[in-house]
Amino acid sequence: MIEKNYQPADIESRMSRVWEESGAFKAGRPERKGAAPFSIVIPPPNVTGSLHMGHALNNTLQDVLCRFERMRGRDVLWQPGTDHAGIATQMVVERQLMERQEPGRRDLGRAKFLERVWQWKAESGDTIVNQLKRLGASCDWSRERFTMDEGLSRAVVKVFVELHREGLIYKDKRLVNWDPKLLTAISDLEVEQVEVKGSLWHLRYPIEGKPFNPDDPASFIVVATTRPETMLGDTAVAVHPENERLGHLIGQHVILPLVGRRIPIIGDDYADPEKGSGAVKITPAHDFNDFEVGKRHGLPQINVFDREGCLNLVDNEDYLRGLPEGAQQFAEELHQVERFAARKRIVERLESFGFLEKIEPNVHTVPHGDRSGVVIEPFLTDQWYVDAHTLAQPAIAAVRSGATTFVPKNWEKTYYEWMENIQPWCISRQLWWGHQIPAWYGPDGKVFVAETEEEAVGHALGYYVEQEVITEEQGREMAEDPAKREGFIVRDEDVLDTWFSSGLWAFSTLGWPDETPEVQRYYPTNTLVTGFDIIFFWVARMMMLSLHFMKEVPFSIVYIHALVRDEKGAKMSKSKGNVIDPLNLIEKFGADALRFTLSAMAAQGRDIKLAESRVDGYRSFATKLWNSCRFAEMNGAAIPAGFAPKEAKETLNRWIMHETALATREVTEAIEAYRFNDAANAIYRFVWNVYCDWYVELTKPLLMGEDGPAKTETRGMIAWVRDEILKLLHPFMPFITEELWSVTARRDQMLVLTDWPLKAPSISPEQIAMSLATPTDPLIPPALLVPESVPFSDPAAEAEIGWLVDLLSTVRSVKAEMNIPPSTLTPLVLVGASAETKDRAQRWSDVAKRMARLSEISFADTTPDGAVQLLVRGEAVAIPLKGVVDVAAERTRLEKELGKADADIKRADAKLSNEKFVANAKEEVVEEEKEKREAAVARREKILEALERLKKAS
RNA sequence: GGGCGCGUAGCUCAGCGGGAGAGCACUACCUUGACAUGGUAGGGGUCACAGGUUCGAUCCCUGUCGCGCCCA
Repeated sequence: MIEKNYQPADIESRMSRVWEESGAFKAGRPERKGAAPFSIVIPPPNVTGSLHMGHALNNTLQDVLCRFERMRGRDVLWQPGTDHAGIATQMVVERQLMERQEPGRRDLGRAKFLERVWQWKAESGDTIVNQLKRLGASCDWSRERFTMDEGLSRAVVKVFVELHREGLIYKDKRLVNWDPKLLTAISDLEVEQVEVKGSLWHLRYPIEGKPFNPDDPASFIVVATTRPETMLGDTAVAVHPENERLGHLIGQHVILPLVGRRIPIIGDDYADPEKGSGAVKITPAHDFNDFEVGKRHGLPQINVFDREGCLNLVDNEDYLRGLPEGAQQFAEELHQVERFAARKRIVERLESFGFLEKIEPNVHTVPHGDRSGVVIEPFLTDQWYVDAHTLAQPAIAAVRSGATTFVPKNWEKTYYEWMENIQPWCISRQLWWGHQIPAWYGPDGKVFVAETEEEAVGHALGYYVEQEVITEEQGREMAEDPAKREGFIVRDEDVLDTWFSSGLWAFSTLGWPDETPEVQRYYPTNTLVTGFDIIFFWVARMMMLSLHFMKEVPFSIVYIHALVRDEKGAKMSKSKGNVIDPLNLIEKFGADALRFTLSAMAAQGRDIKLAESRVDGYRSFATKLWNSCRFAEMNGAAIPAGFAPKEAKETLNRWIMHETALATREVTEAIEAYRFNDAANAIYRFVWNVYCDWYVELTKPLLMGEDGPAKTETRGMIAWVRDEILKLLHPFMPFITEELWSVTARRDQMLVLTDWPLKAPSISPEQIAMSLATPTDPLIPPALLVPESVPFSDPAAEAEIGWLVDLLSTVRSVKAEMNIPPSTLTPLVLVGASAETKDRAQRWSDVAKRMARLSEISFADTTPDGAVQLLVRGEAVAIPLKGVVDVAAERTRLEKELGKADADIKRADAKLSNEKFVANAKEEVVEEEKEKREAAVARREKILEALERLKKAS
């Protein structure tokens, strides 16, 4: 029995359990051993995360594909899991410690802290997974993985070691994006450029050998900077070599104000003569551009900050080198001053000595950490890097060759753009939570990289014995007892970027580096579904690492979907407060409604601006479906044994078969082409505007009538179409369809595992062989010789029901226009009807009377006087309403119609009399135009007649 | 500065060479036997603007204006 009301919350919680317990989502189900696999790896959500709209869209689309392919008989593996989110997780746990007023991370120490992280993971790590289940994601949850799993960690270590051995991972001292709050390096991608209103400080740097005088421009050179505090680390001033005004100064020196350092004025194109003062200070240790300039000119790199972004001057040899007397005192004064406070003090100091020329307001972009939100400090440190440039080459080639294709295609350009300009990837992070880098250092700093500590220590000790740093005996003792080698051989403290491990996701989740059957069967995966903002972070890295280690692309299709924005088009963000929580929507409207909305709006190449009203609208759709199933149930809809829908006798039933076949084809082809919106809209239209609005309505008289073969057939057909609808809709609305599937009939199996409706007759291998053996036309590939057909087509039924639908619509429309109350029954006269029309009218008389509120239907050769005349598929239909009809209103209506007909004739004439049109346009188009003209002329005649009659009547 | 994309009904969006579409909102009417979370009918758009290509442009090209995103 179907419940009276559709209650999504109730169904959804129940159905989730049923699916899970039945193992329906499991890959490798025994009965599908011989089936083609279909695999997708989930973009692993951050373990600290909770479901947002982006996840909801991303996973809905994956689920549509997975459920679709599962119903098509494939052995589907949708591989779920989460990533360990190094920084984010560490922050969450640190915050928790603080809130609970427990000892902080450093007080706890690394080992204890990591215990706490794992504890946190055990308690809260499955939040997002449970939310994905609420959305209906049909992942194989039994195979859930985590990037910090034992197996995945092994993959990470192996990859690191191999890449290192191949020289594709190396350690280097470069400027990195340093986060002074989180105290770690981050990659370029984790930096957000934020436009801020700052200032441009114009500073006077005295020229060596000339007494500084603020009023004498010849005694100094003005540099403009957005970061005056970094001047302490300046090692040059640059002007453009062709700068007419300042070029002559190249080769001279300036004395750095306040500091007293003597630094050269160099010529470099980097100094834009048009910008600022035309001269720029060069601080190689604190600016990426300056770093490059410094390298070109062999300038020293003076780092004046510490890891927290405070000035570090006392005992800073680089800073103090070559400074005059008194520098120490200045250093002590500013030592440990935080960078923004330092800015203020330095500017004040400069001003008081006349070194500040002016301050201009200046809008510029400033890098911020995407996690911490603080200003990123370019910082000179030792870090590990991946030679991304080398790895990128095969990854670029794979897309060029089409081994991997982006959908929509235009994202390939973005991919190439990034890949071709890729920078070394900084993969080390100064964190505790993550994969600790498998590198060990000896006392001289020599690095030993190996998969295990034993191996690394073995190599190291062997080396130091050989170098006679230690004796063989000492080496043996150290090898046996870790305590003995403590301090002698130490492991790199840093961990790897989380994306390093998620870059392996497509194969590490399948068990690699072990040679598992899963790797064999499910790699390469079929499709990756993700957002464009992840192309660089993840897609590119998976391409590089997968190709390198698996020698095969990780996926053949990358479907890039839109970003979900709020209804005004703004990116959703917590700070803006415009976040729509998908879980709220699920509670309010049901997961099915949310999923359907997202699918229906997922047009390619366009962002989704989500309005809640859309979700509400699709909840109504679910209700409509629900009630149509109740109707079917209440009318004894059931598929009799041996029911063959294609053998249906009733025209109405043949018509709905015809329409069902069309809808099936539309939905199937749209999903195949990743046109999720078209698929959703096609099934929506079919369910509501075809099945409910017409088919169900038209069956009512039959169902209310006496029992008989027609009624039995119709009951069967209603049930059959309902089942087809449930199947077609299942990928989009899995919960309600599964529920209705289970309560409407006794089923052999759950809907989730039921066969997808056939789009077209499947082609047997014999047929293919035949078409290959007998090529009729050498220009047409054999596959195309197979007739493109729907499994059922009945143009005659379509013509008949189509006529009926037109008749009812037209009559209703006119009655409404004539202000005839719907309760008024009116007669209907078919004028000069053909034999076919007469037959149809008789067959549908009851239905027509009921649905168009007619008293009787009769036939006549001419339109009766004083009747309203309409046209249905070229034939006249009259509603005799002597006395009831408002003559003036009817004349207005007819004149309006006449105007339309005239306009149509005129338009067609214009085209047809144009020789070029007739000559150039496609034949069908010309033909169509002629037909349109004829139809319009016929209409015009009939309307004129009607007007004539109206005149007579009045 | 470079790249990508978008301006279509009041709102949110499809369509993208041959007579402008959907959902929501709106108007009128209807408690008809699955559904008022419904039904029936209807109003509403020089498809941003200006050129060009074409027999024909909302659709292709160029430019302008407005908006968004990414990269530097």
